[in-house]
Amino acid sequence: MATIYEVAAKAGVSPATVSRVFNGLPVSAEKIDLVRAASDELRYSPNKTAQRLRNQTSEVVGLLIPDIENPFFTALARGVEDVLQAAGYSLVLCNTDEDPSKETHYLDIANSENMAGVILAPVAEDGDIRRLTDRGRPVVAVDRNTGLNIDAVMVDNRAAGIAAATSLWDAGYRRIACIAGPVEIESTEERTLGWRQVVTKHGGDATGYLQHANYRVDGGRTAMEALLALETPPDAVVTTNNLMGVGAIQVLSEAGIIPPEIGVAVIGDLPFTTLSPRAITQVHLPARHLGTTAANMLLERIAGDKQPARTVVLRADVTLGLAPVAAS
Amino acid sequence: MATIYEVAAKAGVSPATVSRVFNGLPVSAEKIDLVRAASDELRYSPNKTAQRLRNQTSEVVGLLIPDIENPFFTALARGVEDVLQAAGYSLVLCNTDEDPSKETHYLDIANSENMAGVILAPVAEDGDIRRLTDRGRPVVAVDRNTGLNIDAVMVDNRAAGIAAATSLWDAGYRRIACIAGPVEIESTEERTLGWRQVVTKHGGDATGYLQHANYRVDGGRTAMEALLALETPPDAVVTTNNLMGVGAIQVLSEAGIIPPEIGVAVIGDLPFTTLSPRAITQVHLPARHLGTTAANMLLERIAGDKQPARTVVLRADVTLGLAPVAAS
DNA sequence: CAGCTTGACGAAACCGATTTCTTGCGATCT
DNA sequence: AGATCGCAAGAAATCGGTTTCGTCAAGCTG
Repeated sequence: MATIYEVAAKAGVSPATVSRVFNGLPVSAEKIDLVRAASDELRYSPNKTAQRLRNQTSEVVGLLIPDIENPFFTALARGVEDVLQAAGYSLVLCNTDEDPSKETHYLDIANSENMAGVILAPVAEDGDIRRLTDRGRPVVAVDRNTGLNIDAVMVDNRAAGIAAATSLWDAGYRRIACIAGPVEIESTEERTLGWRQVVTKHGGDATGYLQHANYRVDGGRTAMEALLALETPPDAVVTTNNLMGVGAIQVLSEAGIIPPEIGVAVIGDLPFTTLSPRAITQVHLPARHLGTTAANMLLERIAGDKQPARTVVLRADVTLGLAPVAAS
Repeated sequence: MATIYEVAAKAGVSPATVSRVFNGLPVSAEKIDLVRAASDELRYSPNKTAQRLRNQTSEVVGLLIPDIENPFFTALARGVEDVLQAAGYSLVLCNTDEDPSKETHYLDIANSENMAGVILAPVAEDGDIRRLTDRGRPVVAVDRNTGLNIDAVMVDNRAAGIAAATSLWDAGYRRIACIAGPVEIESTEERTLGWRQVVTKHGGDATGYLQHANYRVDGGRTAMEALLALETPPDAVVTTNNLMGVGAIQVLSEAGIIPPEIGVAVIGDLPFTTLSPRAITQVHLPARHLGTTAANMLLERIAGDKQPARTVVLRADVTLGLAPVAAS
């Protein structure tokens, strides 16, 4: 890799002039040509690390997501990437694996790597986000809230929970269970509250029908198995994310129970949808849109926008299960 | 962020000594304590950018994959990540979107960011990989080959194609079609050759039953629709990747054709498997293992291993569709 | 005890860019 | 014509680490 000094030597100018040429600062046409010729010949491109050290910033944005194998988060990542790429930024994707220590680790990296900003779906309550914001680095929370006063893009989780449970109630199901994620995650709690609200409003009984599980397929499986083993099993179930929904449906289909024999409503998009039984309600979460919105907000902040922190709430969008059948 | 100079001043030593403490070079116990105390108090952590500029390397590895929304690649990414994380490296994930220009862009970044190495599933033939290897940066190809003489971790794609087609032939299907990916991608071509080899060996006719499509769900849909529209539609189909398999199955199920009425063999794992019909053959690709193997090879190279380039070939592993039924 | 080795540690160079400061030259003003 | 202004462009400082080099004192040898 050629350096700016080699280019300067070959062009017969000072490094400062080369730098000015590359940054569009005023230089005589004659020297511009010399520099252009020399740098082309040497295939020079500025060393980003040196630029970053000098400028104290870089055109790199970090995205921290809790599960890279969850299509919800990869769709979100796509949204982020599309916006950033168009704006000339690079995205580095970090998988926190729902592990607060990994989250801290990657936030440290974002910090010492002088990333321009960070978008994260937080695992820990406040994490070490402060380290970044204290240095003036913008951080946008996405999908999950933080305790801090920073920009956030969320889904109306309560409404999503309500929609899921309501669709089942309206279809005639009366013993509606809920498979929820880890209690620490606020989004799943809100969805659970939505479910509970619907059930109790109608005088139903929620106790005993709430299962907490990890947010992955195996969590959904375990929880569904537990529900089926109850004395009076539920006649319907809401899962608060997509992967647990997959797990639940797997268990049901293995047990030979096919919706609408049991009601199923999933908050989130079932991956690769039409592979699944039709009679399932999906509360579609705007994953990609979440990503594009967050990325745009981050870019505004990077550009110097100083307005107070905003929280944007996107609404989910329900697809009713086809042919729901009344159950007692 | 505190700098090494501030720590040095507070501890009453020189910056060099602080650096030595942090790098485990010999320093008297007394000064070590002073430095430790000072750096704890200032919450000092070394600036990675400065380290990188000075050391001309970083503990960051780039992983370039063509489609972040394909579970095959995210599983591969998990494998890479697990190994790297354990070795103290950070992973940055870049989505090339099957676009050679994006690939070039990210390779440039890897270069000017002084990444320790790169693992990539190449899109372009040789890309600009040379820029990295010329500087002594190790590059490992994964899943797809390059024209270059570098380490590679591949799947035995020919065998996978043969296994997929054979399972259908053995189940009694005789008009076996193939939905293949873009011709430029070597892995899909090899799989296609495997399919063709089986069909022609048995005196079958492959012409007219080969569809090329993009490597995503919609490609699989389009190709399957085209096959169904033929005068004599096939009675079975092989898809050379997972997502096209999903697309094909979607079209079939929408048309009311459920395997084993038609034979289906997918090379790759159907995501979230048990949501799909049972009578489908899957040729399981060792995605995660591909990732761990590639990461380990890369780490060896980073550590200075100079042996000639190796190519590791992993075998796929077949799950026959349940209850295949003979068709004419 | 002189002479030599050894080891801790500070001063300064270095990585490769950007930016401030300074210089020098030609054009404009009075 | 002499003073002033403007502008291109070089010298040098800077970002924050690491590493070489040199110094100096303590320990060892003969």
